[in-house]
Amino acid sequence: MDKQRKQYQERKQDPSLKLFVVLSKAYRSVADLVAADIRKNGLNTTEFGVLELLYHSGEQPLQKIGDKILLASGSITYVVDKLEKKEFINRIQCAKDRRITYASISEKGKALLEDIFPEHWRQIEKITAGLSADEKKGAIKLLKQLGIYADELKKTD
Amino acid sequence: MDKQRKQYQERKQDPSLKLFVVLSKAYRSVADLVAADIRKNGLNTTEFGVLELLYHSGEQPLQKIGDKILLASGSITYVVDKLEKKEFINRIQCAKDRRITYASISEKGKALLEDIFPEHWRQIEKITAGLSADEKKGAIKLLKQLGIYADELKKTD
DNA sequence: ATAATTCAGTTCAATATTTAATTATGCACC
DNA sequence: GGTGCATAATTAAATATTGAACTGAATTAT
Repeated sequence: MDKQRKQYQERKQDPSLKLFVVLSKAYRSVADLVAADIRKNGLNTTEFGVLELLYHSGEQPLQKIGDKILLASGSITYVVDKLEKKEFINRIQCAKDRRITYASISEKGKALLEDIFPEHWRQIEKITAGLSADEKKGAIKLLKQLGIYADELKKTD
Repeated sequence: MDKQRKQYQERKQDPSLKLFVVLSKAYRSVADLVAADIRKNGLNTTEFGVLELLYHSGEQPLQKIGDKILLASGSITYVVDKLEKKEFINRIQCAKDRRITYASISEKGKALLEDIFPEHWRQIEKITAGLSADEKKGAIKLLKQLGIYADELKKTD
């Protein structure tokens, strides 16, 4: 029991384990605040993410959306249904391949995004103000490296 | 429209926005792999987190668990119910304050954790191997700073 | 002392998310 | 040109998560 507690203390110092814990906490802290901001506008983060993707990348096959937002196929149908009901996007059937459906942002969706984006940006500036501009750049580099490596693992595994 | 696309390109370069995007992606990539590893043992990440907390911090009032794992009160009841049903933890009524219920890890729970932890650790080493030990330490420092600041904001806001 | 307030935990409904099964279509190969 | 395999989207069931209302208990104020 004492031996185990000692083992535990040792492994808690392990940088890999610590990194995972700190990454999870930082993400939750930041993401919860961002989510609260987005929710003020009647959207959740997933819906916002899809809208943003369509806004800047143009219409996308539903499956591509799933790849980019990391969402299962069933979830895409669900979120696209909701956004379509709210008239922020439209489904467009592909003429060449009838299996494919595109999602396309509507004028109303564009207007919403353009309306809420400035404040959204301001909030993110505020939420991430714990780091200086240089520290942010450092963190971006490290997180990118970490994420890319993990993605590679997922593919090969 | 062109003007907006230019604006968009500009703001995408903003370190705060970029940091948020990269943080979200890195977290998802890493956390998904870790979750898959944990799920092999019949637990989800939340259950695992609660078990781990009880293992190393001893019995805890349910509310404390919610604070540490960042879980709503209703969710605590839910996850504690599940773990109790699986006999990995027990509920213990507080004698001094009858509003309070402690959760305490059982022998069976301890055995499980001790059984799966070594492999869990190995997996996290593997998943985070995109960064060197020094880079991990740098990332830990930055993420801690970011998370602490965001937590402060949440309190005052 | 009692009334009002606060607090811990539970319950319940609403919402998100995943996985597996299903449907419809396209493609390759014989 | 039909058969079988792959792919895109939908559906449905199971699971997670939250937030609000509620219950019982403790604390504070009057």
